[in-house]
Amino acid sequence: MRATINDIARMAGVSKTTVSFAFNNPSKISQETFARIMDIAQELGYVPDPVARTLAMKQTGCIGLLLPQAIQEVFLNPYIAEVLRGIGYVCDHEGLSLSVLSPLKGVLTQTIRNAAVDGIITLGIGPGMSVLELFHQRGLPFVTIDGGVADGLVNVGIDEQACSESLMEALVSHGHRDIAIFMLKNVTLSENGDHFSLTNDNRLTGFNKVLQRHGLSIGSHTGIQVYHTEATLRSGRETAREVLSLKRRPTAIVCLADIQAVGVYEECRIQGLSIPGDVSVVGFDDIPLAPFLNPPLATVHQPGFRKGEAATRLLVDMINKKTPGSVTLDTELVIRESLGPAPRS
Amino acid sequence: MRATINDIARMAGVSKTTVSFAFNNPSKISQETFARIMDIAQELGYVPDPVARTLAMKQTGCIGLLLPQAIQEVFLNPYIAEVLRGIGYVCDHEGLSLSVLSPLKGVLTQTIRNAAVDGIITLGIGPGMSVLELFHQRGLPFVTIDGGVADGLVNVGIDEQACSESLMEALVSHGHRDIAIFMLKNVTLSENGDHFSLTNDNRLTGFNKVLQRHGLSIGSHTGIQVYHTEATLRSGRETAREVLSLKRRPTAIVCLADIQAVGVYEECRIQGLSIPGDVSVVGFDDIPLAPFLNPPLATVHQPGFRKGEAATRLLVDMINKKTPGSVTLDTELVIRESLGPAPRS
DNA sequence: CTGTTAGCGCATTCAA
DNA sequence: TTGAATGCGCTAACAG
Repeated sequence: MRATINDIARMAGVSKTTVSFAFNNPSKISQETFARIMDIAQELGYVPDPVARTLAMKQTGCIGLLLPQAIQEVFLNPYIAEVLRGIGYVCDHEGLSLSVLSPLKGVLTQTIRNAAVDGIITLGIGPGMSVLELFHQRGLPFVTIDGGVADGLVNVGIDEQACSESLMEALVSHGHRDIAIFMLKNVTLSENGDHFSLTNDNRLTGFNKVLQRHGLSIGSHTGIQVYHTEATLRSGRETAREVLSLKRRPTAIVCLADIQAVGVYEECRIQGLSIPGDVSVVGFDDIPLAPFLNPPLATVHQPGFRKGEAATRLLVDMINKKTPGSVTLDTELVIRESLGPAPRS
Repeated sequence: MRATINDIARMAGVSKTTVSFAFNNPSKISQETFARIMDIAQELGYVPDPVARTLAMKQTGCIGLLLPQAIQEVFLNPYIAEVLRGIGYVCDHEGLSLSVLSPLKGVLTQTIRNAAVDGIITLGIGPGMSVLELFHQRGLPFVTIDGGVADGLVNVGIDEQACSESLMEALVSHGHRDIAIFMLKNVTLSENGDHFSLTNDNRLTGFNKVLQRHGLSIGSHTGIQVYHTEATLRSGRETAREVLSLKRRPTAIVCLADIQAVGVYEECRIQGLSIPGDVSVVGFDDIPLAPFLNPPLATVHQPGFRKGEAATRLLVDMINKKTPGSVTLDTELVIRESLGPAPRS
């Protein structure tokens, strides 16, 4: 049985208050009592109970991170690690700890109910998803990353549409007309069956805009097709396998997550296809290793670290009763060798 | 002001207990009261306070992960993400949440004191480091990953010495005699200045064993030198720059973290050196992207995911009052193209 | 099936 | 400088 503040107080012949001061505000008691209390505490291995303290102070000193999928899925994507780094950076600065909450279907509600946090950051959860209700119910401040802008939501994101446009523009201007687009599906947190997040919707809109401008369009009768995939190497490989064996093989593959591109690379190697000779591959995110792949991956640079950083700062503001607005960060199209001209058919 | 269980009880004309049952054990009350209580709760936006509940139940449902460095440093290394995935996998299964604790110098003690967790997993913290005292003091179960085996410690690791031997053996058998070894320094958590973790010590021992066997040794007068580096791409690049400009340029570079090797690759490219033509590069960890680098990286495969998984299972056992023993997982030397014969001088 | 009564361990006003 | 009293919000015997 661990010692409590009462035990220490009794043994030291003082009141609980004094013991509390010894730990939280030593300047308010005499040197002697302080020393005596600490000695006894040391001896009994007493440490103030963090939970009780939290209850009394109404502050956990912890923020939650709600992921869009199970953690073992999500961290397959190096981009997520970047976001986490940004979050952690601010947490360190603010003396906050970070609690990772996984959205297990079924118990998600419980998870959120029971999360002892002062605020929450969500990844890829857009307006309209019912989880957000829970936050409101608990009166918990939260900010979304890549959730999309909407009334009453504080969000950190990028201009999905704009950067998608420049990405597609690059492909088209390189002569590509047969394009496979690997969209990201994100079903875990949606309640009504399959569902593209706002992020994906926006990217698609951006693509369509450019295509339209060039008299092209997505569709089964055209060479431009959309595939629903996961943000993993494996999903990239498998979808590539499917796509590359088509009679009308695409000359370019667009991965909406860089990590997928690695899988595409692998499949290309297996099939003896050269990049970008036979097929161009472009990604999205610009993960740290993108420049070191073979060939270096053309992609849209996305500031993962800064996203996490910004989101956390906003959240801290909200916890401190401020009411910040949403933030949109810059992106940049990074052309590298994996993008080349479309081969003549 | 958020509603409390008392408010609900009063409004529903029942006792607190009944309200508590409504949320935790509905089968113990009648349908009607349940419905009435839930209605009122809904209306007032009542949700049981997780902290108060935790205090009463003496279980947080949360485990802590104590990193060896600031989070923004640590997650630069993809290997860590693998470990995290393993931890998260079990957490999901067990309905636990995961709290990431950063070892900020100075406030680490506070951090650990205040962490509301049922147990802790540490990364790279070996026996003798004073942090472990704190855990004992709090009576907090903990398991170390890569901490090294010692009495009274539950650890998950690999046979550092054995796999280091096979790695060095591979180099020597390829004719390498001029070797730069990029050891990992891990100073953040050590109190007595620079300090190699037990892990590093063991790796070094393994290297020395093989070298000795071949009549070689580490030292400033020999071609085999040790450098103290960080497990980051940048550190790899910078150290490579230093090393590759030596009059007696090494024919092989050993990175004790794969991510460093990427930096070494970059520097080699800048200097126009071919891998493995001019210099061989071997890593450690076998990060997921290791096979996709250019050239594919020879390395020691280390089961990051399974380490995290095993550690978490052990911790859960300990939380459940069992007393499990340490675990040693297998490694495997993975030869890929970055390792070649030493060039003739 | 429901209510009563105690804690859980600490922080904090207010007096002394 | 110290202590007594009170509250934080909830759970858990134990009765009824």
